[in-house]
Amino acid sequence: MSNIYESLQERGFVQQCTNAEDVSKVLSDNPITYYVGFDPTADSLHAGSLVPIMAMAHLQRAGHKPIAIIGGGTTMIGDPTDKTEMRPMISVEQVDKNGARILKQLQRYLDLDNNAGMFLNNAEWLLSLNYIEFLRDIGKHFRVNEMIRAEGYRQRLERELGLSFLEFNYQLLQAYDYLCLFQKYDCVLQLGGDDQWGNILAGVDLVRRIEGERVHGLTFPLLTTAGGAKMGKTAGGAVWLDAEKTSSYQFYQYWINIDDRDVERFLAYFTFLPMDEVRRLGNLEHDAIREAKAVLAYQATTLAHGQDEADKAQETSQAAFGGGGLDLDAMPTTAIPIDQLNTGIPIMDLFHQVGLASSKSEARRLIQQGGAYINEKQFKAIDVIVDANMLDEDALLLRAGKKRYHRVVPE
RNA sequence: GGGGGUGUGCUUGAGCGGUCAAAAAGGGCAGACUGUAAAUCUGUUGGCUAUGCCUACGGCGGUUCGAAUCCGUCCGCCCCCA
Repeated sequence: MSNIYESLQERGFVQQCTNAEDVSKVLSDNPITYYVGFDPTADSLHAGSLVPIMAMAHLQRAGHKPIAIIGGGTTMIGDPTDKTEMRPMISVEQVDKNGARILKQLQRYLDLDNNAGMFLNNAEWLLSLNYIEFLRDIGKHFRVNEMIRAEGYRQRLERELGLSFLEFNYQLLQAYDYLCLFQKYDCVLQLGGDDQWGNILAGVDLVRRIEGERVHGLTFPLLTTAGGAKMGKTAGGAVWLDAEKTSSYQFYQYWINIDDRDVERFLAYFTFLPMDEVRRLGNLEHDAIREAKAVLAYQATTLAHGQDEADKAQETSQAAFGGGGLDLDAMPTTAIPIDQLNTGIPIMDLFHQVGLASSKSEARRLIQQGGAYINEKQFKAIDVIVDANMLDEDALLLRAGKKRYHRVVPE
């Protein structure tokens, strides 16, 4: 087996690491248990979370045992790290609900059946903590002057937003997580985004102070696209892993539409293709690079939604943009009562109603600027009334701009 | 506890009591170009029953013919002193 640490490094997963040699050795000697924390404030993970997920998957394939934890306890505080504002606090019930959905998503990438891997909620051990005991046993190991040197806290201290005592404790709790996982499950490696570096180190220190054992930490680079945007964000919002929030077709399209400059990096992060292949695809130029994007999109979609969905998304995409006509089935569709169509609907209302424009004013703008199409025919007049006569094969195909389609069927 | 600041549209950030739906930049959207990419150029960017009306400049109240702009008060945040 080739060295998994080097492999992670080659694929770009390693940003910082407590000690490269140690970590590399630990990972190649014996199977170990490692963990990553996920934020349960939303009911789905998004494309940005794929970096840790893929790293975990690589490690699991190499024989190590993952623990995914959600911060049910810590979320109730709000993480100040690298945020210009506090994360919202949410209720226990909400965390449980979100956690269940997140688990499902993780299971597409990881085996978390308690044998090969685990899924835990840190509320399990955090909620029952006794304040005095915690201060005495854990708090005494932390130096405030060290803590406030941490970048995340420092920013908050220097800027206008301030930092509540509550948030200031976040680092202790996360360090305590690591300690618990070490004690209970022999977990000796924590991974996380680079913004978590300080918190990870705090945990490493805490385990050393209390248990006298050396555990390890590793961070991933915080991905931004070549255009400078946050990974996994589009104009329409985040690219979610939940198919109900981001359809597999939209998911596929996200990867197709990435910047040329991101292709190689993303193939390394978000597929399991061997690096030779990744580099070959990354070196394609001009038109050919679309082939590489198609591979990326197909692979990433297969991982997130399964092969069937990936096949469908691919077909739809090729049909829509390859010139062969559109795959109507995969398109977002709105049903409109037939008598409403017989009466006729003002074009602005129609575009607004199906969600291609967020307000009627926006629909008006879209139309006036020539971005509105019905059945591939451009409409620039805002006073057009759309009625049943315009149905083409019993449907209307609306298009806003170049890429956003919506189908309307009578019912 | 005392003193001084500050709070503006998706974001940053200008704003004289009327000509402010509010400069500017970023972001978004549309058009041209193109490879479903990038860069560039152009237009546009609160809502609506639309040459007008409504809602907006931290909350509430007041002064005024008229307030984002003045006053009071409350809330949040920052700085200095204690």
